[in-house]
Amino acid sequence: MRPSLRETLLLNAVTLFSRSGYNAVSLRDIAKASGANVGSLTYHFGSKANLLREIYERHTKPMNARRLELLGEARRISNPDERLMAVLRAYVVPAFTSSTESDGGGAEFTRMRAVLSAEGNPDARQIIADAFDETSRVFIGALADCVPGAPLEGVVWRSQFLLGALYYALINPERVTRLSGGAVDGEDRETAVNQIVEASFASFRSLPTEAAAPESSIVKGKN
Amino acid sequence: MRPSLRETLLLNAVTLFSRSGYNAVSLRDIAKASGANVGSLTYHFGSKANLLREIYERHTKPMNARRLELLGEARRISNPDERLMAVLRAYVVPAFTSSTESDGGGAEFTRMRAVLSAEGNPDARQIIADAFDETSRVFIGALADCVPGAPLEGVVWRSQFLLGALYYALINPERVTRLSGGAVDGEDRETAVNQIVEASFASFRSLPTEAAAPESSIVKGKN
DNA sequence: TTCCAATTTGTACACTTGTACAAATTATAA
DNA sequence: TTATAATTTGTACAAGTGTACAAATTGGAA
Repeated sequence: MRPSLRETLLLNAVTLFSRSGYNAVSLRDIAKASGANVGSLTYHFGSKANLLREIYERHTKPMNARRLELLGEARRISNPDERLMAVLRAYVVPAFTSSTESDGGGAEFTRMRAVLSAEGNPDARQIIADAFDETSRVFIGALADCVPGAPLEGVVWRSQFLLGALYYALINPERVTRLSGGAVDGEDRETAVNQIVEASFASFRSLPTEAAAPESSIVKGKN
Repeated sequence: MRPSLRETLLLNAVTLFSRSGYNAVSLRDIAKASGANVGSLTYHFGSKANLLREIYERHTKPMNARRLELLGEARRISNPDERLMAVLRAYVVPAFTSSTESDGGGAEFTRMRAVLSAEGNPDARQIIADAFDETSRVFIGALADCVPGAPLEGVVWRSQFLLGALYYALINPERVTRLSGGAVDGEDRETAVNQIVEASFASFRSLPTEAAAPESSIVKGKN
């Protein structure tokens, strides 16, 4: 069956926001893309800020639920390296893949998050913090468990880099294609996920742990 | 001596753009922050897009020059690991530190770049590509030299992640503070630089090289 | 069918935007 | 000083913004 106008509006809003940010997209742009009138947006969502809030509510819960589900599976792995790998995948994969039937898709929503977080829109910033901080905290704990004895500072920063890498891979995939002279396809999300997970895995593994003592080397952790 | 109005306008523009993006900042905002009139912006820069172009011209050359200078020094290091570390620092450090006397500072300009690249402003996108792709390409080459035999795909993606991590560290430093419960200071840029370089170092080192064969395991640390 | 509520449209409002340009001001040189 | 150029201001304009709301349309139950 045909999706309701409400659905269409939400979908197109995500697409447009993820492409150009929150400020640059007008309600009329969204209406036009949906073949509808501006008034319908006020009718369904009341205000632009509230439209954004609805988008978050629509995607946040399924995505975080899927993450925590995968995290639960990962936690049952006893080998720390394999577990670390699984935890990272549990965090990354749901951000790149569709959360439910045919909502805008996890990747598009995540890309929108990335763009809005960069724009620093106060509304968005608060909504993002509310929706994701708890999940992020849980994951940081799980990651720390995979590298026992590693300094918290290193774990937190690396999880920050993980999110940054994730965001930027979605925001600017064509840069990968361009810089590789076309040899690498930045839009290939499966590869992107694998590369992010592998690179992140290495960055966490490099932290000094209680098992393998730091013993100098070029990289000195933090003394 | 007091800076000219032109300088003041450029400086405040960087600050405001880096905080809220290109679209959300009006010329009147910039004028007000500078204690001047809107007209002065049209007079000095002609248009908003051209103001942006001037900002880039002002910062791009010194920053890339400094990067290439440090890269030259790094290249003389024979030990591949030490060299890799130095190459990474050569890329990251100038992005975080003031390029000349008292221009907005490298970090603020880099943050602005991050925000604009996320906004996907067409003007900005083109300017960024022109200004930084060549430098990025040179660095990718230098990085590849530090991990001989590593697949190009891995090198390119990791350099993409490096930039993403860099950007996000500047865009959202308070997230680090928040998620660590105040234990880690996200605004501490010296630490941020060190953490980015260390994490990136590990991610590049984990690539399979001709020297040390891949030989199974989930992924090799640095051994 | 008829009736009523839900939805969609059209339009108007006050406000902000980038840009243009004449007038006023300030700096500089003769 | 005076004259000439370089700035800075003030203001006006058309276009676009989010929001409000009456009118038109549609959908479903009686």
